[in-house]
Amino acid sequence: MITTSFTEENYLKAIFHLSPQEAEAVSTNAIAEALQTKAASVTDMLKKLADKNLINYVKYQGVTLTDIGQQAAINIIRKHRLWEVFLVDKLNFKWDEVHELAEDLEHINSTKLIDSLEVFLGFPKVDPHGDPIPDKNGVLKEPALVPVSKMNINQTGIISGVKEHSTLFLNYLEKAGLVLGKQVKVQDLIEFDGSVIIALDKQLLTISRDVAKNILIAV
Amino acid sequence: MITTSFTEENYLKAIFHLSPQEAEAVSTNAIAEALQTKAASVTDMLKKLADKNLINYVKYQGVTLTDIGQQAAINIIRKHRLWEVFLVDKLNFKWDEVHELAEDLEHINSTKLIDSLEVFLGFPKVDPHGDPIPDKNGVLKEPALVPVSKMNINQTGIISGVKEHSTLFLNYLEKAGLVLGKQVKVQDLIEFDGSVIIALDKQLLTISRDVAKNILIAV
DNA sequence: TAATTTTTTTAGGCTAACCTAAAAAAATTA
DNA sequence: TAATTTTTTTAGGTTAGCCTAAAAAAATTA
Ligand SMILES: [Mn+2]
Ligand SMILES: [Mn+2]
Ligand SMILES: [Mn+2]
Ligand SMILES: [Mn+2]
Repeated sequence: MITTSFTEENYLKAIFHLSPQEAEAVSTNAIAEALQTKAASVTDMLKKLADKNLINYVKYQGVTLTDIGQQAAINIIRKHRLWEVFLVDKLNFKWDEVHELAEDLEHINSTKLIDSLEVFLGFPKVDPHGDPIPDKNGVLKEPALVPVSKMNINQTGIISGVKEHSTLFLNYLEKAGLVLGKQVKVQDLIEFDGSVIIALDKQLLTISRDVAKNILIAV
Repeated sequence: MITTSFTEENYLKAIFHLSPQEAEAVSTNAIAEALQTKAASVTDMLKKLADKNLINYVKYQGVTLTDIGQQAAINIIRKHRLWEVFLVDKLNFKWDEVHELAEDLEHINSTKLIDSLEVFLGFPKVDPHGDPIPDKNGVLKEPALVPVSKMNINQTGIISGVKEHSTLFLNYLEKAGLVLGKQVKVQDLIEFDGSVIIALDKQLLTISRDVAKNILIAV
């Protein structure tokens, strides 16, 4: 078993999230932006992760995760999402209050802890933001969700996830009543600025393109 | 609010545990031994903690915690003990399996998290080893317990705490039936080697001086 | 294709937390 | 009190993770 530091784990997770379809190489700059650090620092770390066989790295050509690196990343995501469920279901946190804390808790290293937590929580399938929770074997099933921005007029669906996890965004959704489980129908699409008019609880509501891109629907 | 690193927090906690009665100065070597590090490293850190006003440090004369340092230490202990209760009560860990994990969890920084956890656990007064849990205002009441080694012949009491937290020791106690809540009576004291013969569940049991020193009794 | 811009890497430095070896101070023993 | 031992500090060095500035490579535009 390779051990990974707090920082290395954050890099692995960032690379995972930045390569939606596997084998798609992630750039140094993209990682730097995701982790709010500098490109030179990223290059340093990429060398280290490559030495540990966690990523495939060829100078100037971006990186992909190795199988080991991907399993490590998925494991961190598993911990992150289970802790989020714990905070919301057991400690009564709101869904917009858990991300930062889970960002730290995900680095606590104990298989027994996380597997026990999963049992205690009743094997949840998704986290408070609708994201799927990998099982203990590292199997992660991404549900087929589409952003509101990709829906057609008159199409109906259930809000089942969000792409953005910031407090600011989630708080806005909460206030607008756009929470997981709600049914929405696309009433109209404004071509000019990409905003969308949706029907929610029989009320009409206009959301910006930015918001529409970050709400995920099961259609 | 001063922020403290993982390492600084471990130093503060070590200093706290090493000065049973406050104002009793703790030596560089004692800290080095407690933290399994070298005296030179301790000196480095003492300078840093003194700069942050967390300890009173005079060269060659050991250290004491300042009021701020003591509050910081107690807060870490509060977190440590609440996490231990969580692991045992909610996740079904055994009392000999929680210490190392709590050693990491205690550094997660969120007042809301720890206060919510305390509510969720029902405001426990003591951790799985009988150690008292400081309240959110940092008030810590040490119960008056005596080690078995200080009891008199024929004296009776309830096992209410342990001084040593290693898996090895706790596991031994568990197997011997020496768990929290049990009544014990001192049957005989062997002066030669300090071992003690106790009555437990109407059976006689001999324990070494080392064991006797580490079991705490409410008499 | 040549020039320019953007991306990435290298070079050299910083800080936190550690280390060993040597020096200095304090405590103990003779 | 003097000599010796123990404790503590200082000096100088390492590694992880970060930084800025400069150099090199790749991509884009003319
Ligand atoms: Mn993280
Ligand atoms: Mn989430
Ligand atoms: Mn700790
Ligand atoms: Mn404990």
